[in-house]
Amino acid sequence: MLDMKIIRENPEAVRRGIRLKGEEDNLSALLEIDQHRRAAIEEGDALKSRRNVLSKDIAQKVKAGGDIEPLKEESRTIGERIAALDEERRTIEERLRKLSLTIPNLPHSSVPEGKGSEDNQLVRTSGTKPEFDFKPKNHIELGESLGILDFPRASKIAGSGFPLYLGAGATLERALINFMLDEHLAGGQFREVMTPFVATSEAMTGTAQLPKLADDMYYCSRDDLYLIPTAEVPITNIHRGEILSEASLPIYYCGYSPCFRREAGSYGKETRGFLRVHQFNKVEMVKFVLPETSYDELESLLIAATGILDKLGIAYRVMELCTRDLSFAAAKCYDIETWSPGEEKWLEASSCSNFVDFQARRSAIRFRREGTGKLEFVHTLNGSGLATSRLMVSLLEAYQTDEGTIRVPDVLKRYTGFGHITAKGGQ
RNA sequence: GGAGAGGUGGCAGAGUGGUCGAAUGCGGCGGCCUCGAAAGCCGUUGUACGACUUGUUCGUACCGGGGGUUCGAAUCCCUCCCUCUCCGCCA
Repeated sequence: MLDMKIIRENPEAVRRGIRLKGEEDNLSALLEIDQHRRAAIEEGDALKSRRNVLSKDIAQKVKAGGDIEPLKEESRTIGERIAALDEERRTIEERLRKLSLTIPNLPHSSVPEGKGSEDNQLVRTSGTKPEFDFKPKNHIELGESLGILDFPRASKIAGSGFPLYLGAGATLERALINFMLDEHLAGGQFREVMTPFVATSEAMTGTAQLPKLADDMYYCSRDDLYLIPTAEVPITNIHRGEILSEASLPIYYCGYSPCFRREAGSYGKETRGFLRVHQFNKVEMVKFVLPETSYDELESLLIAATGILDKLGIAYRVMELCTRDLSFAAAKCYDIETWSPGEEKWLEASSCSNFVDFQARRSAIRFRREGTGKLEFVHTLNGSGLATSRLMVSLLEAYQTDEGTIRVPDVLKRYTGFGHITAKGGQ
């Protein structure tokens, strides 16, 4: 959500941002409704003021004695008009609220302009792509031949697009999650959280999954709850509606969660195996920070995420998203893509975004500035650190041997308890 | 799921129809005292929206959310949500 005052005073700048992101431009309608709203408020407030005066007069005359009927009559008449105006105002504000939720965050000035993912800019590439003296298998061939991934049986349980890890595969997945959490917690800055994996529509609106992504989420109508598509939602909502002290900032959280995505409309080859699934595991980092620090915080968030890949020895590249590829709520975003030898493609395994005050406005997360004592919105950021499904693809494929087995990266051995995955299991 | 008790300012906690944005205490802020601090004393202390004469300004709203009764609601009624206690069920 943007500041209505800024939209009013600077509609052209806002309109340009909307266009750069390729979002629907509802600005004219928004401004018009805003105008109506203020007119209704002005008239209503004046009448309420009069009614309050009348009520006080009545109270006095009740004590002192006197004819209160004329006063009551005027108040009644005003009351009817007030009720009508209040009703009008409610309707207007509901429309205004709905409309304002469709206005995206504006891209930061440093974000490259572009028309799509082809205009994203390479920031850096790190690690070396593994070389094989045999034809590398993809993760599906590896996983199924080793008996550690079973997509056919998974679909028996939940339909297509859900993961079933078995034996050493399940252990490896768990090892990866624990390794990532421990790495992030090691610096002592992040606080680990374990949140609900479902969230209300208020929470979803606060982080801006709603209204835009409603069709991409699983929804439990009976209880009016959504399955979380990312831990960003519950973690950011921890402080919804709160006023934080400046001294408490920055606040860093990190936590594991499964993520559920309907991925409506995606079918075909790019959905094979783990490339696009309805459920995956992720370790998420969320930051609440002072506004003036948020772009520095974005850089350090990126370092925290890529540090995992450095230790795992997986080749990756960092892309800065262009304006058109930015998500609805983001002002700036880096994607981290890991190399898949089997697909011979880069796979998006993490996004690190600065939302500036956009989510904080929707969620009413503020802090009191020392010195001035004024309330300001915090800036929020989040980054995957990282999502395991695509990471698992890169890991299995990069660490395969010519015998079709998997070597476990050194840093994970103390988590798995084995160093090699063969058809007989972990050894 | 059933029964009961609650939800008031940053926190605790009064307030059962009118002058209540709300006593009191704690906390916070400022001052006095002090070499300094503590204690003590004095003062002060919310948010949102709207207006313009942009002000230590004016108006409106806010006592869990929504609705109702009334000239007037923190206070009465309805409803929803949440918390607590007991019972039931249960990993």
